[in-house]
Amino acid sequence: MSGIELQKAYEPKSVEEKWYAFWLEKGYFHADVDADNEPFSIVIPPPNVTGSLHIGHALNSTLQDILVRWMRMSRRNTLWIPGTDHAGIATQNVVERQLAKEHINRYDLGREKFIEKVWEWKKEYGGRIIGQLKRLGASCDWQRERFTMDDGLSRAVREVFVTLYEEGLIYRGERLINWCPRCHTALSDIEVEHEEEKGKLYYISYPLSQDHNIRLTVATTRPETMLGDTAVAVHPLDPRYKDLVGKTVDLPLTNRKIPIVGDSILVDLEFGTGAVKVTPAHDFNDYEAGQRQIPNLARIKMLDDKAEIRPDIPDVLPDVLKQIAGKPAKKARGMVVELLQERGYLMKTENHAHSIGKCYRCKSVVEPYLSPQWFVKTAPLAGPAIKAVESGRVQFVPKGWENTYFDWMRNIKDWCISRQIWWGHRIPAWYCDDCGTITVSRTDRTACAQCASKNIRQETDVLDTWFSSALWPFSTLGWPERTRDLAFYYPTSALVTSFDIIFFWVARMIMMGLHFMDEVPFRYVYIHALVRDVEGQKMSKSRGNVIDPIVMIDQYGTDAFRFTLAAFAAQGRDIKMSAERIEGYRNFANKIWNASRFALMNIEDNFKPNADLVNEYSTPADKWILSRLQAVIKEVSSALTEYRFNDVASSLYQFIWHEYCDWYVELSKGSLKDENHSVRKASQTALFVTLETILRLLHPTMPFITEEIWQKLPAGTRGTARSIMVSPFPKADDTLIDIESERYMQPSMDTTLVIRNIRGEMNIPPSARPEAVIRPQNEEARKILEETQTYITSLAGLSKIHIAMDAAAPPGSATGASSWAVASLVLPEKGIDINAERDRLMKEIAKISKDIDVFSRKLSNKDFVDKAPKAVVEKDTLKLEEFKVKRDKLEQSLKILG
RNA sequence: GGGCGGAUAGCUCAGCUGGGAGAGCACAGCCCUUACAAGGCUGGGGUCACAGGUUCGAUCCCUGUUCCGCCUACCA
Repeated sequence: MSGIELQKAYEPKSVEEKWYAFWLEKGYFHADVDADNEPFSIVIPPPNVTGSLHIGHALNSTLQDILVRWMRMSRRNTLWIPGTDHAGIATQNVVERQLAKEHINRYDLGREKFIEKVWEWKKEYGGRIIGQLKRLGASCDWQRERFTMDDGLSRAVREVFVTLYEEGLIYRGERLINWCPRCHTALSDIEVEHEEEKGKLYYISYPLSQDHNIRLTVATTRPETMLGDTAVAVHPLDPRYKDLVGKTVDLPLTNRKIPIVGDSILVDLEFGTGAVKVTPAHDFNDYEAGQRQIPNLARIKMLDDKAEIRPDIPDVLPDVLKQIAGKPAKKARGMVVELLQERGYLMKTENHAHSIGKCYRCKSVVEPYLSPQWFVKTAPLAGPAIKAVESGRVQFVPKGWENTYFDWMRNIKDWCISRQIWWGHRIPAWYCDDCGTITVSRTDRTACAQCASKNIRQETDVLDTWFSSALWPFSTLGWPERTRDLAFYYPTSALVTSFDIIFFWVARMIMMGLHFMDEVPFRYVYIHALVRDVEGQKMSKSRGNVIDPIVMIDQYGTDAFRFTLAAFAAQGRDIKMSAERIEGYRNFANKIWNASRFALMNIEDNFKPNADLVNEYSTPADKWILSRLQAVIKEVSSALTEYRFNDVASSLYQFIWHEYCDWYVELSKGSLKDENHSVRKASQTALFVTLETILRLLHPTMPFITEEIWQKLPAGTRGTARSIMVSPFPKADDTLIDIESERYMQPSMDTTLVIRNIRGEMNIPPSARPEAVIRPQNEEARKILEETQTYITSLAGLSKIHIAMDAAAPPGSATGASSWAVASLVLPEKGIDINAERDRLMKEIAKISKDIDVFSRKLSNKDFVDKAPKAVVEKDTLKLEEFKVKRDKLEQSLKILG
């Protein structure tokens, strides 16, 4: 007995704090360039500073931490760079909301003061998520924590912006963009979420200028925009209208005549009336059609940035204008509809479902809006980025996501990068009020580059927050400086993220990485699932179905939580999370704890395993578990290599609980008490080495409990490292793989199960110690069973065991069969219910008969015998034989029973 | 409209390259057996969505159908 004792149950809380502090203090998370060692680097997808840890972050970070801890233990120079994202619009909104409570808006404060406020906010609350990541056990190199708006990264942003501008890949122009009327800013295409909504389709008739009896009816979902129409389009081949092309209509409510044009792209013959109003300033299709047809008329501006109708539309009837001017779009719609109806232009309305674009930050309905913005010309950047994935320099896991990536990249549109908000990287462009020149510069300007006038203003727009995140893999390593870190750790090894930001982030990192570093930013992109609630719904505060990871951690412990996440990270499926699942793995943690407790109770303080793990004193069980252990090491390693986190979890769970605990710990109880010291020592060695190896295999997934136990093991059992996190990850030892021993254990294990089965069905309490008679099926089985009979005696709870090829089932016994032997359990003190036993036997016989049926039919099929692989046929033949013997024996027993 | 994924035990899901259907939870029975009741042992329960096809053999491969997700798209 050792003096080392564990408490009865695992208590996560204090353990977690203790070891995380220990790891930090020892500097184990920190990495430095070391040219002798191959690097493994990951950059964290920077969470928003506004964020608190939600379950998606927890999954994302856990998977990264598993990889990082695994690689670190595998002796790679491992770096995980953490940081946060300034999250432009999101953060600005949060601070604005906070100010609103004090009845202040940002315009009251002015730009400078407001930004100060945001920084204050960031200082106070921005670190919360980092603290939460630490509770999760994330082994990031915190000394390298970055923020997308810190000095270094801001320099990188400016360098990239100016370079792209100089290369002609950034331009400014007036285009139709998506405008969020609540956030008061432009959005990129992908920042708009489309939602199906019930709306109405309004049919409006436009009288032909030349003959008011002829009317052209158009259908629209947005009648208020008709004031900005510049044309009516019909299909050039439409027999109904083709003669009208070239004529004009009188636009209702205005004094304007607009042309009827033929446009085969815009107009679908089948839909609506076949005639479409063209409103270039309010619809992306119409914008393009306008450009095609009558570019000079394409720019009738109607809405300003408050989504109100402005009174500068040409030719609107004065009384109409008076009513509409200054009204929000929604209100204006009702009014226009009313006026159209009054004046006899509204033909009918229909219900109509169509999708509406909404702001991804605030869910307001976005408005197509014509305005001057900054754009990145993406096509030239996308080409190489597509090639990088095609050629495999970047690989997506699972591979299917590559299609999503290609699909978007091949149809990529220019990226609108300017935002009319204050929080972010201000665009480094200066407008000259004297000569009108735009100066774009790496350094702040006080004078125009063209005319040297001091009368210049910096652009007030800031950059899309995703602009800076696109640079993350190299900006965090010191770029634009050519640092040693950059040379060593770039490209990073893997990126772990979820599919919803493939476009926002992954694609753009690849483009920027290739353009500025001439190398991909990462080799592998592991795309994990989205975490949903039990009902499969996306978690959100408004639904009230959010599972707070910190609450789960408090309740079940970090390790159980992490293990759950890993176990559910099966590729290609969303994860439905629920608290009950975590509880199961909390129990698993406790199981490990107690197995360790058992092991520690069975050794001396100064225990040292045998140098040769297997020697002449090793029992079959010792050899078996060590052999199985090697297989598990291989499984876990290959699963990690292929990002199959759920397989990592399930092979460990299966092995630890159902092989190590259920079988080996029980089997070892005999030999651990053997009078022969060498026998004891051999089993202690197997018990301990297996446990210690399990802990190391498990450490990437369950860092805390493994460290806690590992530190309690006698020094002689755990090598030279001072922490499990810097001890070597297990490597399989092929010399310990012993198929013979694994097979050797089968007869006793199977027979044990048969006897337990009888006990279960006959309701024999565990305290009873019956005798058993075993009839092996062949000579080999007899030999093995005789040699391993103590295993059966102890694991099946028997008092005595009798093994003989020709033994008869004794009277008052119950019988069952494995493929090795037929076992009869004697119940002298209780006797058995003959009828019950007969039923049980018949049930078992029926079961086997079914198998026999299936197999004989299969084997009498000539095609199968001829065409199937030989091994399969042989295996099946053997099985059939075994089944038959089994059935014969059972039938004999039944006969004896009478 | 296009694309992707899913449909396997009451629930949640595994099942990698085709060869007698698995786990966890839940449920039922017997147990406080000296690591663990957050535990042990045992048991019940599935024409692997439907219809065809390929094959000696299909949960797995192919085609089609139905029902669910999700992504994407400018149907006025």
